[in-house]
Amino acid sequence: MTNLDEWLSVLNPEQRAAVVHQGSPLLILAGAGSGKTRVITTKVAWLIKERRVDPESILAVTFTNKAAREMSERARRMEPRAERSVLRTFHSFGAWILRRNASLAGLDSNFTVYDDDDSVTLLSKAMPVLTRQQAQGAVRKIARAKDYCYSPNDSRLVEIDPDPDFADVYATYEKRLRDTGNVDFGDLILLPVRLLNSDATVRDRLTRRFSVVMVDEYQDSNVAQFEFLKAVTGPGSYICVVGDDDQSIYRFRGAEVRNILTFSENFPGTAVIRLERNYRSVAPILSIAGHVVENNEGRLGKTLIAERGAGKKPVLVFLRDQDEESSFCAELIQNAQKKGVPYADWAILYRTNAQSLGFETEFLHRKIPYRVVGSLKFYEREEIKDALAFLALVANGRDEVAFRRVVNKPSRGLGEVTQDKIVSEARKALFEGVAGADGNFDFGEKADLLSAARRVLEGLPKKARSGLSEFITIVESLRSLIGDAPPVDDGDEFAGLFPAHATTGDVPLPDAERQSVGDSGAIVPDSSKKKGAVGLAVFVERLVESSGLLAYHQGQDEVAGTQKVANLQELVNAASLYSADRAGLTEFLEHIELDRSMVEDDDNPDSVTLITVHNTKGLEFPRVVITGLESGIFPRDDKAGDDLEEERRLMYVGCTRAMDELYLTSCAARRLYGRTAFMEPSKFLREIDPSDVQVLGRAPRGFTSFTARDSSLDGGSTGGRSDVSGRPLHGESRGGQDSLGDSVPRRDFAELAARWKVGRKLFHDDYGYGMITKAFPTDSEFVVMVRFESGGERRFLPKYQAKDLMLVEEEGL
DNA sequence: GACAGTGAAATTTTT
DNA sequence: TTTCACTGTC
Repeated sequence: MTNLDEWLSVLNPEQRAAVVHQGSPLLILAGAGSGKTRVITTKVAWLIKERRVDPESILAVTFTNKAAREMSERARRMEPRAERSVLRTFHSFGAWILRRNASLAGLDSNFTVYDDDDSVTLLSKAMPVLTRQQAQGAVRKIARAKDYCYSPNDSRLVEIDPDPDFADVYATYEKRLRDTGNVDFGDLILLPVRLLNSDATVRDRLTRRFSVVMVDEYQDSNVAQFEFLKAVTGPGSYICVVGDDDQSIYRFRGAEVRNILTFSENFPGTAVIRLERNYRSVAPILSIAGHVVENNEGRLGKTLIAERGAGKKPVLVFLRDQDEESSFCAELIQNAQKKGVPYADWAILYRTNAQSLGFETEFLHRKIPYRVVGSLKFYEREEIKDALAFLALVANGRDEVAFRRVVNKPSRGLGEVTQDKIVSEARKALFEGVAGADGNFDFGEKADLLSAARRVLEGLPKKARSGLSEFITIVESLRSLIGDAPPVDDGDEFAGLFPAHATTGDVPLPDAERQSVGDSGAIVPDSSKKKGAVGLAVFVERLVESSGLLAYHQGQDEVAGTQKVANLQELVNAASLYSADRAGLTEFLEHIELDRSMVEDDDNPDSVTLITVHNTKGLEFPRVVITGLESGIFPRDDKAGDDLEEERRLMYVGCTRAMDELYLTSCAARRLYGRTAFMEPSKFLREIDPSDVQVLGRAPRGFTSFTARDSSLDGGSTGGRSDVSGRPLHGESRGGQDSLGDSVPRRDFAELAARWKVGRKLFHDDYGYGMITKAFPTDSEFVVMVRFESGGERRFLPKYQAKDLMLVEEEGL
């Protein structure tokens, strides 16, 4: 096989060194666009092919499902045996361990994962004194505590919340969560760490199984993940982490840049390889990104080299307000589109989701196709959460949150009082069960909320009684449809797969497991599962109907004109690829809980991407506009110190997404919370080398525009505000187009002539900067001649081409 | 238990 | 401006 040589030969020397490195821990500092995914996947293939490493002993973890999928696919393309390697997200890998050791970890064998909303509901029920907002805040802090591996009794909790009551809240939450048998996201890391640190057998088996451990995007790992990493590596493990400290943007979620900054200290003998050759962006883009991030202190230091060489200078545009900002973007895109640039080449980046609205309105109006990444999450919609909760309750009868969500939906006369009664009845049984157990958990079927419901049935008022027995019947018939009642204890259940206390070494996984491993968290499992196929979809369909949820949401659709039924149908479809048994159900739920990335609508593949800067990590676009570069928005003005450095890294991430063209927009005013606020340009704009950008629009003080530099040419005859409206150029170009072209009848050429005067500077998308040399009316049109800096003179009709010819406003000298 | 009305608040969020 | 949580009413 010379395949591998080919793969290696396309790598640059540093990349190749990273691939073939062995013998010590390795830290790969991979700058943006430096081909790190290629390095990781080639390394997997190389290890299997060249070093004859057993594919099953390779573990590679990433943060996003998308990245995990990509890694898995690319590795398999190079080396099919990589399918047997464990290429997963951190959380999915944690779930993988817990699923096999559920009993040891104190979990229900069919545990599901609570999202933040579920956690808030749970805590609110556990501590009714808390307002919803307080519960939300507490859940956020608990998540942070778990990021840092702090238990409720850890004295360091004060770092997260100085309030001494916080520990109690955390402890209460934990207890209640354990009672449900479920986990939250933090547990998917924390519980495996605890398990591995307390159970030498499990740990030994794991560290022996994985001789190679790799981590991608290491700069975004948190303390718990660092502990996790240490727990799964033994003396014989080869560990390799890849990351870019300049792209660490999840500090607010507990990510510790320190993990990457101090990796070499934590893993003595670490070799460091820097990948600094950037294959994505043209030089001036990297120059901007580099100059901005250079202002950070805590960094390892890297300088990207633009392998693509020179290219179009990024454009810095000053605009009046967000309306102009969105119309500027729209025009940019439409003009390019007319010249054959697909919509899909463009991405509009913003700091906060709320900013997407203006762009959506404008694009809708102009019929520019777009997709908003990250908003309206499918799995967070009410009807979907309802259906999933019902499924979760069928899977795990102790799921209090799921139970409460669906028991009275549609209304069955079962209010909070009745719900509380049932839940406390079940929890009572739980305590008794635990008390009688000898070390192991023994919940018995009494802890099941359904069975508790049956026990309290007699004491209920008539209406509640009939509603509840109806509900019980529905759930029971669904349970019998899907298969056996949940096992009381899972210890033996998984023994064959991954025995909790095996005395042997590695246990080969059965086929079914291999598939899900290779699948690395994709919603759609391997085709081999299709045999059970229609099965689970049929089940979900049945559930949606018999639960009354379908009728309920149908009613909602009718009154509100929503799409809830269609969404439910989509969920049913998604289930069609899973087997119609309990295992299939658990797998379906886990996939959905861990991978909520929306299934791409390929309705219109050619559309502009609207996206927060955070969400662009790992993506690239030929043309990028970073919007809202104003103090208070990006960065927010309360940012200082480390937080400010993180914002700066965010800016760095945004810039380095652009391949060919980068635009930066900044507004002088912005409507914020209903009022108009005057904005200052982002401080990051001042960190840019002025010679790296072309400035358009009314540049505020301190910014040198084209006009300012060449003011001698013109003597400032236009005086900076010759424009009647006083609007900066984009209002002009658009306004001119709209009002003169469409709505307003002929005003002869006076208005055009006033604006398009000899001597005025302008900027053309293709030809760059130029000056009007002639301006005159013909018998039907008003014509201007423009001489461009790049040389050459052209004739334009401003009436039609106003948007291609952006006048440069003189100001801010 | 469902609804309308009032008032305060308003990032980013891989899983 | 918009959103959502809470309050009071039927």
